[in-house]
Amino acid sequence: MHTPSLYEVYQRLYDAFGPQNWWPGESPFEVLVGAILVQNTSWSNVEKAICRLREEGLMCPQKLYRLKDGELEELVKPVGYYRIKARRLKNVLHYLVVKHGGSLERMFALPIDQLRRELLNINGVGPETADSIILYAGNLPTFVVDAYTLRICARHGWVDSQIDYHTLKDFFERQLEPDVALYNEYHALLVRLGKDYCKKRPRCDECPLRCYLPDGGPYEPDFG
DNA sequence: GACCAGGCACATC
DNA sequence: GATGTGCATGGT
Repeated sequence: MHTPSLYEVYQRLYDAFGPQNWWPGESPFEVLVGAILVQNTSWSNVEKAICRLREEGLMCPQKLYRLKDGELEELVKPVGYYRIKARRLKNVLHYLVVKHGGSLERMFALPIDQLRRELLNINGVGPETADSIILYAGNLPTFVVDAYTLRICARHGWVDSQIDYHTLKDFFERQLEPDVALYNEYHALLVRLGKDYCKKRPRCDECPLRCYLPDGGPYEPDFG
């Protein structure tokens, strides 16, 4: 066993899974909406809600912003946590409409660090959601990490399992060039690996990264 | 019928 | 500063 470079890991994942075509969505605005709705939820649930919004012709910042809270809640119900997510989405829409006139283009013209701070300032937008919006809706280079990323890195012994979001994000950004296409695919591939092989009960014997496991197999305890 | 999913805010110690 | 809990639907 040796500690692989993150480029080496990427190559293995890409060879194993191919391009993941993230983020599913027809427009940057849809990606932004999806980023809120997908919090701690499977994407299949989000698809239903997105389709409803599309069918109602509401995939537009101003229209969605003006929608009554109760109506928005009903439309996004399939995602679960629908009341709190409707409110979080409204918070983001308020920021977008009031601060940027509803223009994603204007919003993404901000320097990344400033945009990130402003997004994090919105109630309901945490670090992963902010980075997902910036990378997948804005096509700007910020690395997204999530629970799968932590599990995979910690099980291989690359990072401590108690590492916080920003330090894990930094772990990737310090080793990789700030390339939007690379960051996009890398995060998607890690999620794919996580879903297929690295859930709470891992399937390390069949995993494409098996050769990188530390001696004695994956670290325990488990990482929820 | 458990268990889990592409988090986050808030309460409590 | 760390740890625990509520939020809720839908798929396996």
